[in-house]
Amino acid sequence: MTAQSPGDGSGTGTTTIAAIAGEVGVSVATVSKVLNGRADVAPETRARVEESLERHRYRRRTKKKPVGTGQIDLVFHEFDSEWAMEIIRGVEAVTAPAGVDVVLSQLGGTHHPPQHWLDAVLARRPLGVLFVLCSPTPGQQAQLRRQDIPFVVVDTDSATTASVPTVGSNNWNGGLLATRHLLELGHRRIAIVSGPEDVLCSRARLAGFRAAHEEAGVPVDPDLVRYGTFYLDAGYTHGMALLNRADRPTAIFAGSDMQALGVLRAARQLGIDVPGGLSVIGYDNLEVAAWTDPALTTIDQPLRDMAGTAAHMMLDLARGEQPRTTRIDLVTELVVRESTAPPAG
Amino acid sequence: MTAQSPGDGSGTGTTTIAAIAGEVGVSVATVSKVLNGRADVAPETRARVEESLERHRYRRRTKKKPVGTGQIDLVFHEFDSEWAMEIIRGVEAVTAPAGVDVVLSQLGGTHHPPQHWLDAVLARRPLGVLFVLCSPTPGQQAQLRRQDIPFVVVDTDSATTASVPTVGSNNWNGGLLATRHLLELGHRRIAIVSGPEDVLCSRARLAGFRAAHEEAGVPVDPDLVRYGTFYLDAGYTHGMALLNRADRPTAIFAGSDMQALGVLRAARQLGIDVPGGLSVIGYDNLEVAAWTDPALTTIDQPLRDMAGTAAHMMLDLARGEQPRTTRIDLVTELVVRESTAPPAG
DNA sequence: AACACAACCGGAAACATATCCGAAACTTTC
DNA sequence: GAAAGTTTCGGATATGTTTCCGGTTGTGTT
Repeated sequence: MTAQSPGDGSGTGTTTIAAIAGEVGVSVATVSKVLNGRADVAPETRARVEESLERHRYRRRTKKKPVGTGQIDLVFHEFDSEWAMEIIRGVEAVTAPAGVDVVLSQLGGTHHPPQHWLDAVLARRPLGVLFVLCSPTPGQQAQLRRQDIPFVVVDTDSATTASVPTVGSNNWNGGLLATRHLLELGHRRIAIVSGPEDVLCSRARLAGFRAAHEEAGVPVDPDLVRYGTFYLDAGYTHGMALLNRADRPTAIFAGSDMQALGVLRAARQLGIDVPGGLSVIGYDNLEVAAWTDPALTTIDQPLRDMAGTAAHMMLDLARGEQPRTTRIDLVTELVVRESTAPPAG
Repeated sequence: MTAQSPGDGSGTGTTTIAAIAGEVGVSVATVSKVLNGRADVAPETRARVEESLERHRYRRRTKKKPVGTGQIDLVFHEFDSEWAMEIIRGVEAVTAPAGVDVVLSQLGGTHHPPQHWLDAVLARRPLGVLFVLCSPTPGQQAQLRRQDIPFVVVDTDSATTASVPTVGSNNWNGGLLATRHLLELGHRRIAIVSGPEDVLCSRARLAGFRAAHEEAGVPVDPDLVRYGTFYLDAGYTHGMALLNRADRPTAIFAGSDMQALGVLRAARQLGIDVPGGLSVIGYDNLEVAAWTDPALTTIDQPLRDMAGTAAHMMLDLARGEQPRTTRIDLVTELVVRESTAPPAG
């Protein structure tokens, strides 16, 4: 009955779900369901509504509900080892005092959440979402924004647009520091066992690795650049392959401390002394890194701080405050222990 | 348009009896009869249909209910390392398929949740609560029961009444196995760096330790029994103290793999070879245990299974089903690697 | 050759759910 | 209190499954 001129180009904030419903030819109830990720909407209908919502830049007109109590979602690419635990600790340290609960999930390998996961989140209406080593697709970002659910990406897996708040660490700098350290020790054949090729932080570290070489005027042997997972066995496998070469490297820069442990084991099995015959440097500075034999030289990545900063930022966003800056990189530092030394000869 | 390619790897639930009928070349009625064991189907036809059904993994198209949506609380005594991560993984593996979210929290040292924590939980009305290495007080138990919120205690911190559902592992047996292994190797002066004295599993392992000694007729030197946290530095500190004794032990049984790493480091610093001059055995069988130098002999505790079992039990309770048994202990096993050997001399 | 009868199969109605949507009641926000 | 948005509930529809019943085929009998 309400004569609703569809697509009146009115612009900001005036579009209601009734207008959308009118345009698409469905009821307001259906549009509401789409917005809230309810299950009982046909995919085809959902798509049409989504399209219209997107086109009209729909935003909720009513303000958000009071903050104070509530919960946030913390979603991991995968629960890998101590690394994830540090993130959890960092988040908890911020959320617990605020009386905010943490809902945990993992995507099990993929870097973008499946739609049904997002639907569940929309239905639950958390204060915000923290993505770790994974990120929502542009469409999913739009869905979250429409419902005023803020999100922050921690240690982003891929280059994101400037509008996406992220907290990371300076991986490029980390790669630079580690490599520079090895070069300064006199190494000239340095291998890198990087993380997965499709993960941004791996690429950034590799870029730092190359930059350090360039800086020192040392060429990078492409044969000495390897990609793998961040796990122990990847370090072992690649370590074995690298160390069995005739022209084996005198130093290996591992993509994570876990990988470095794998490299150490490979060296041990081949009877290569570390750091005498091989220097090994890790990344992350997990607690175990200080307790290995030899203790691991590594790049300190302030995981707890990163997670805490991200959680703070998200809570600010949830309160409606716009943080000064939404893209933060914390500094990485070199921690020299026992696993690096000048090359033999 | 319904191009029905046979064996298209369609996965689960998508195959209908119509598809089967089409493939085999019979009517849907006939397939239905085969499924329901009716008599009026020729044996030869029946066989063909059954073969096709088997191949397509046919399931009757009745939607299984996913428990409904909801969330459970997973509360830790403390987020310690990889150990906690394993528990989280085990729980997630069960809850995620059921569409249940996990809300995480930790008590930060205490073994009983503070009242305000419980109040928050009660207000949230989760499907259930999983306590790890901590437990609700009797009063809190009553509150939870009043609200029909089931709870399960994993690896209980203290002796609980029979009415409290628990999932643990046979710690006494683990202590026995570890100690027996050392005794069989010929060790007579065996130290134990146990977990905290007030934690049940520590006491159970210690009891197993004593039982093995008794069994072998070897006295336990009370000076060689130490208590500490489950962390790395506790292992290091106690390891140092024990190994600096004039009558130092020839073997150390650590309360956790992390502690064992600390002991290894202490031995290394003192120039004691493992396992030549000292045998070390850990507990938990974390992933790192296989990658240390030397690789750690340890007791395998099926943490993931424990957590999964507990989650299952809790979900059953939440559904109103009474599980057959509410007190489960999973078995522990000895994993022999490189850190144990007969004593020198 | 005609018939009886049983075994076997399929058409289609009956039945059982799952899916999808909107009206109306309800809640929240200003 | 009105507008915006959400939730509940029942009905319409579509789809998968079972059952009834009649048709076809083959075999044995007269």
